[in-house]
Amino acid sequence: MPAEALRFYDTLTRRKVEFVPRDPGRVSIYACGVTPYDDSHLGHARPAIFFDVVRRYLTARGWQVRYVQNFTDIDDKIIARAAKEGVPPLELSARYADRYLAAMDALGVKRADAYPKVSEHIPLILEMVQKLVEKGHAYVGGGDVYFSVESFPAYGRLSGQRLEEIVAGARVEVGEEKRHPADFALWKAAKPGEPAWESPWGPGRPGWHIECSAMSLHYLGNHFDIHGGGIDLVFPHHENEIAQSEAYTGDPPFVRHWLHNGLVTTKAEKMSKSLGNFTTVEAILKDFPPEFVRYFLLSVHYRSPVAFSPEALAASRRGWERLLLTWYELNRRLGTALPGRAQRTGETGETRDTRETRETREGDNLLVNPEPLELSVAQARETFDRAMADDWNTPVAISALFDLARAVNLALQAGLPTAAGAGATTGGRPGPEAGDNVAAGLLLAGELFRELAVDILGILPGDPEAAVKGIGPATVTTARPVSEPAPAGAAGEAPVSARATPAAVAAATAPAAAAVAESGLVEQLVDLLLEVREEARRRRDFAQADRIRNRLGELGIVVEDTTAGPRWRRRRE
RNA sequence: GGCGGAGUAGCCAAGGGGCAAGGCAAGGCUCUGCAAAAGCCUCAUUCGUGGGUUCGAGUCCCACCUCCGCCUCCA
Repeated sequence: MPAEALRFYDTLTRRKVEFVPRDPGRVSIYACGVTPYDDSHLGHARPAIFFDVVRRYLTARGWQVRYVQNFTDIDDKIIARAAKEGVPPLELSARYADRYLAAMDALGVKRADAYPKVSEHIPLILEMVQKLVEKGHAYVGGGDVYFSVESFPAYGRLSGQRLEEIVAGARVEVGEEKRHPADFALWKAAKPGEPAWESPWGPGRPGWHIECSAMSLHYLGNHFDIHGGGIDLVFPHHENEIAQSEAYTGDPPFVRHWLHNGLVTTKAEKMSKSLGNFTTVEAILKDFPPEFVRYFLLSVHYRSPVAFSPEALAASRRGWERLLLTWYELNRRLGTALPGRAQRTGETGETRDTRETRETREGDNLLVNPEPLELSVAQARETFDRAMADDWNTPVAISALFDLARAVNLALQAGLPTAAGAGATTGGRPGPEAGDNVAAGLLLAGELFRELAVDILGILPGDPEAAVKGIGPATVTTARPVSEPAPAGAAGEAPVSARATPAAVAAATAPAAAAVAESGLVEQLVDLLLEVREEARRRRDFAQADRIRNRLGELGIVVEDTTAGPRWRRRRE
């Protein structure tokens, strides 16, 4: 992939900066995870998918990425919820953490390199709090430990506010022993019955912000590259992280760059648990394929809000389907010529050959003599890379795929060799060379589709035929525990739907194995019917052919005739 | 009130000083036994409003209007 300098918007400096990693060739990222006490919704999916794409893109650029995401597995809401359900808090949060992972798996989100939990890093946190007290940045009050914002002059820099302004809006809870309204708890004394850990200040538990400082520093070291999360975390969470971390290390900056994603809204309102207006990932995956959900979320720039509604989802469905069908057709035509995993195609820029081909073409009828596919491929790659390198502009990156899809369909339509034989042109320019050229172009296009749409964005399934026909490997229905390492195959490339099929999480209750066996049978039966239909068509017995097609249609099977033979897919509602 | 962000075609959405990407929808057409799919063409003298800077402004400046986020848990 060409080395277009990578630039992105840094929340701290409020402008686009050129990204240079702390360690050459390696990128360290920490993204704030969730507080698992309920099912995940689209608002959780957005940052997960966005950072997943960031990670995959950086990897594709040749960087080695270390990605860490935390679980805040002990806090007020977890305790409250656990009390309501009558289960131990840590058991509850562990359960929902696993459910979160299952949902993200289903969305094709690659597993992070580590998922540290607060409850498993208490000593680390205690040590940090202790040191902050010793250094005079924190003080003890009635079993609580507070960070003193006045001891940290740079406080407010990330959120662009001065202390006095913050004070105006700050609320002080009754009974708190803060010296300054903006001071925040590093350690909270336990109330009777609450889970607690021993500390020099009595039994208690960590405050909300300290965990991320302790764990990110622990896993990634000081000055790590990118710290991210939803934009709603800027203040106070990330502001506080900076303060306590830099006060602790005495060696700023805690983080080199801050990266925040915009929120998902419904009816012009932020989607959130507390507002009760959320749609769970599970619910959405009942109706939509995971790759489409990614497409939907990535079709808006990451810093802008995404307005979610069933209508919005439905409206963007068709466009995605065009991409999918093109990808499907590309796979059909290329057959085994298209490797399961695209090779890095090296320098595929515009070559002298492509230029010459273009210049020497006769006539202007594009339908008969399409612009060399190689050129379109090179353009798509360049546009894609430029877009991604310029503040992760996924909408433009996706538009490059639409342009490529058009070029591919045009080439396909011009009459091209099928996978079976390279000479079988039905239209197009006469002569075997033209066919060969286009076949080569199609191969390049196929490889690029896989590289950009499947491997980096994850908006198209790795196996489009299986996806389109509703068959394929068993769905991931049970979450691997957090502690369990990701499967080996998922390390480098993540074919999104090789594992996660449309139903994914939603299908948790379905007998997966049986379903797969059945869909295999369906596939064979449909193929059989289509063979019969082809015979009928050859006899010009269109009544019979149409009957088969219509009946299949009633069963939800769409049949389409193409120059390369009939193809079918399941209809999506 | 303070801080941050947004208003671009019927809808979604890029762009961000040199005469408006992409997608959906709509209309016309081509291919096809028919259909579907695909392709071609049409679809914003105009970028919330009013001023200003400039040879030139969605793009910069000022004011105003509307909306959203944060300031409390939040992805």
